[in-house]
Amino acid sequence: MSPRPGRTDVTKRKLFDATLRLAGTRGMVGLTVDEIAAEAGVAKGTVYYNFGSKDGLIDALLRYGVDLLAARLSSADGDASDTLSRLIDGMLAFFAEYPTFAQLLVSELWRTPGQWQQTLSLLREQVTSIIRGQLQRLADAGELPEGVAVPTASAALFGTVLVVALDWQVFAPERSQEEVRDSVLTLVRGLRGTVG
Amino acid sequence: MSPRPGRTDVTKRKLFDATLRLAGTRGMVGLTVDEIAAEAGVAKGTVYYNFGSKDGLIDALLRYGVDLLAARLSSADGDASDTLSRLIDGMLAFFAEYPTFAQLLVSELWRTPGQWQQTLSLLREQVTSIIRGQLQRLADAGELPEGVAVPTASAALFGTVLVVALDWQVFAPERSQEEVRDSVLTLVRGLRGTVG
DNA sequence: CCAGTTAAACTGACCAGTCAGTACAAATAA
DNA sequence: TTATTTGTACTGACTGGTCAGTTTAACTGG
Repeated sequence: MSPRPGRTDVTKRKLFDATLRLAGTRGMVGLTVDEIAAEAGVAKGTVYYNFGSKDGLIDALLRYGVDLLAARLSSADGDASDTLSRLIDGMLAFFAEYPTFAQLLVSELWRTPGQWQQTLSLLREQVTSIIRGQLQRLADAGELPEGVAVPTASAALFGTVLVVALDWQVFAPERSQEEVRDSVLTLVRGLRGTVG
Repeated sequence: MSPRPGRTDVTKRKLFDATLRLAGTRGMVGLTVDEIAAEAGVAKGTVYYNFGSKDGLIDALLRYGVDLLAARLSSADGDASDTLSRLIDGMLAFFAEYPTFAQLLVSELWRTPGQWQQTLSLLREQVTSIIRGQLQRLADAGELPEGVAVPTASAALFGTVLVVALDWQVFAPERSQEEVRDSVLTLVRGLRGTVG
């Protein structure tokens, strides 16, 4: 699709990073293009040359971030017995590495019609379908109790880990990732059909 | 202090309602005072007369909403065995009744320093402390398995129900409250130390 | 050459906040 | 009872600033 990598990829990456660096405190609305460009060490016009608009930039950023997350989750394969643990760890690690992306997701994902709603619905589907696949493997292995609807559980698990990760960063940053992961595991222990 | 009740309470209520009516689609930032005033059938100046600033209005709205939620949760008393069910039902019912308030919470609560962060921290504490109290009753009754940290579980439960409620409204509005409640119960079944 | 980038000035819409003035009810005076 | 004052609530035109997006002319590295 793209014959020459070109310099634009580097520039785009710089803009993504800069935007994530800034979006945490101020949110996506109320974040100026001038600011983003300055933070990225790039001229304002470059933003418009590469993305066409502020919306275009954010749209591309969301896709970029979700691709990263999806890559992590897909590689959570392995023994069925600790699939859940790997899945949660993968999400937590990602959200710990890109905290502002988690904030971005949570603050935009459930906005009815909102401007990036269409993109976000696609991205939500992309992520939950991976989780669904992993959970289905558990179900096939008989590791899930009766009556657990896999699609519902997937969406709930995604949302739960998302907010728990944010709560961790914002209100209890001193806790370790292991502690947090174990807390989530405890909470969803019912899924595994065992009581530890 | 105030000999006459005055009209302001009615006006404030009108502004709260109008804001909630609008905040769902556009979020809090990127929502204009002119719009809110128009929706409430009130002049722009009235907003400033009553709340001093846009921030003041939102601040007051958040407190108003959380008071309503807290009232619901506090009344979730009763038999220890279905405390969890009542708690979840109460939250779901509230979020179903004030869907935009849930969106407001989720999109603002985890913004680092953000403008209403201080208010929101207080409100989060107010709500989770109630949940904490209810869960503690369960723990005292020996209904929680060993190793469950009540404060952590409370925060996680709150976040989980919040996102599940939003997911329900945005992505699966055809499901009934009972279905959703049962899904959450299944998910957190581990907390009760029983498997069905 | 030329795709990508830069710096700077500019436009036009939009919007938070202001302020002089209106409406009206209760308190007080005549 | 009627007239006058006072305080509270509200109004909406206006201001000053901000910001997305545009335009242009010049620069740079491959």
